[in-house]
Amino acid sequence: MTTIKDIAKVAGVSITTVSRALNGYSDVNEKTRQKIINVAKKLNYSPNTLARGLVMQKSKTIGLLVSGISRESVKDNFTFEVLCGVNERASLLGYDLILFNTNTTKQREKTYTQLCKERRVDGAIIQGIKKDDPYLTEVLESNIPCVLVDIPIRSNLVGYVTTDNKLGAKKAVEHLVQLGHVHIGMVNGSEDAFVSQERLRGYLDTLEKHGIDIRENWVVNGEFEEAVAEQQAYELLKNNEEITSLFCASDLMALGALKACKRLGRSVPDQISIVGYDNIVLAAYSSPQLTIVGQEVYQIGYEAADLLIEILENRSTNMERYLETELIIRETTAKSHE
Amino acid sequence: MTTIKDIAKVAGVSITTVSRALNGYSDVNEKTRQKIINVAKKLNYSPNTLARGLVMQKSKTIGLLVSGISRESVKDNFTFEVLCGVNERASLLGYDLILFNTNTTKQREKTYTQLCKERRVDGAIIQGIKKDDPYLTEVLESNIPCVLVDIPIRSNLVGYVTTDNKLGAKKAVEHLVQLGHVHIGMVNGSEDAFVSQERLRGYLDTLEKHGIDIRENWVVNGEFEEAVAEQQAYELLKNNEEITSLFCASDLMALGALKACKRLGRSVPDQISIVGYDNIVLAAYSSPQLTIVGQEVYQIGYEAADLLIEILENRSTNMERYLETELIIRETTAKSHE
DNA sequence: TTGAAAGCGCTAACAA
DNA sequence: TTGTTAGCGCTTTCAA
Repeated sequence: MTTIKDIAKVAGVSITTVSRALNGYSDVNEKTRQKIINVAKKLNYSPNTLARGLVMQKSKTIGLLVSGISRESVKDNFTFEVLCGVNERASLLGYDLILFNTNTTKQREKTYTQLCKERRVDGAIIQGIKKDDPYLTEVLESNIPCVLVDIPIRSNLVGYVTTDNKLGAKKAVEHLVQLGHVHIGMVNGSEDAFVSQERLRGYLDTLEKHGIDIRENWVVNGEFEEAVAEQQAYELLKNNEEITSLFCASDLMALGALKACKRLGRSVPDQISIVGYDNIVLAAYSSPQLTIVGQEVYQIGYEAADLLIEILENRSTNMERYLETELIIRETTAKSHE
Repeated sequence: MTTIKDIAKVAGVSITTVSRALNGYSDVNEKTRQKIINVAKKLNYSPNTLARGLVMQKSKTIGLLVSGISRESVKDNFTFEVLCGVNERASLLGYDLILFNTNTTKQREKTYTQLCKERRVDGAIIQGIKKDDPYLTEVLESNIPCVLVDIPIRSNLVGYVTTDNKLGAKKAVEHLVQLGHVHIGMVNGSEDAFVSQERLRGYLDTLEKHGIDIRENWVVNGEFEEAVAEQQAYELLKNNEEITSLFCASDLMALGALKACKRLGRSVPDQISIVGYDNIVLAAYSSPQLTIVGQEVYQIGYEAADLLIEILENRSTNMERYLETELIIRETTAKSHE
């Protein structure tokens, strides 16, 4: 493997000059630079980022911590879309991504800080962890720059990208109310997820605003999983026949609710209206197609990378970024027949 | 940031001893080791993998080159599933993953070898590149251990994981023939993809075996994209009304073909039977649900990582791994009415 | 069982 | 404009 030492020898200069020439410093004779560049090319030189990282104390890498990289999570494109967005922006700005798996027991032996420090990542992007995750406290305690996806926590080194989840939920429930629904249940995700709390807030506020009675047992938790949501929706609808519509805190869970309706013989949207949340690819392919509150997931990842790198390069201005949500009306909502 | 130097000072030993103690060498007094471990813990020490990588000449990282990490490709879970499998196996064996984006123009400035050499990855896994991709020749010329997904090329440092694509295609076409179809078209991917060539081979062989005339213009290329496939299938079916069934070289393209049938007012499977290939999540959610030849994509990624690490650690036995495919009959195929 | 010293490939003071 | 030198944090001979 060629090193700058080899180049120096062949070009007849010192390694310092080679380093300077290759890094575009101005204080090197243009002729010398050309010679060095030519030699480098001829010797097929690639800089060693490990060595560079060691001395510069930064690695030009971003750690991506995601919990959704397991066999089961393949359905949920959310994780993948975030990853695509992050990757796009990071690679454009000259950063590489290193993937940390946070859900295998193996990795769990290491703390967040250890993961980041060992690899000397310049910063991290975290997605898909819950409010009670020990990683979260670590994020705040460590002095590693970090951007959180959908968790509104900030410090001088920690920012976040999210959508206004309360508003998003409002859009969904408002839509149902406009269609004449008054008996609206909710399939929420997990009590430990920030987005769930916010979406619940939006749901409750909207009902209240319209003077609709709140029934606490009409809110169930589907753990963001299709199967759990199906079961929860099944029982909810079975035990409360007056419910005519369901607001689900994720598309995957809405898909589960759809299955529950099928099992119960309730037609969607004639008897039950369903609104999902996220805009995963599947939502447009189900039958009937899901009415949803959509977020630009790819963009979330993109912004997360952009914000993190701003922080890293001290150009950070605002540590919070909010993206828009949009109600997309498809086939699972209709007028209430009551 | 704590270093072994700090630990040495506090523990009152040399850095050599610290290094040996922490790395589990046997030639260090158990008492000394305990003391060192305690100090390390107290000082919150994390080893610097950059420094270690620099001196050991290996980084315990695997480079993952995928072309499918762009905004458009979000639908195609194939990439993501491979990634999940790779990640699972790699992290279990103590390797981290570094993601290289091969499709932004930015990254294209760098060659495959440069990418790998700069980051000093121990090996690479490549997925989603075409037969004419310059990266491919580089893979063989460079001396970087590498595992290819779905590209059967091998050398002493290059292996691959794939399925028997010819056999997979045979299963699909055989299924159609058994249903009485004799006018079978094919929506292939790209002439530059190995899998496409193999699947075409399987298609042709099966037709021949059953004495069915081969019509060359009944094979179109959908570029593995839904929209292109839709247009190609549309024209194919429109101009050749005798066609009663379509074998598509990917699920996404089968989805496109499904749309084409809708546009043409041909009902699936009554008038047209369709078979897809891959087993992406969407395939089970479309309406009607796709009959497909499925492959265990997650497993492909898993095996790729496993094989690569075997090669890296010189335990490599066989450089080729083949996984099974399986015909999954769902709703898009039915008996021919001819 | 331990330590001194060299060196992995690079950058950056500082001096010339 | 260039070179000398030190050092980033670690592993590893070699010697004690």
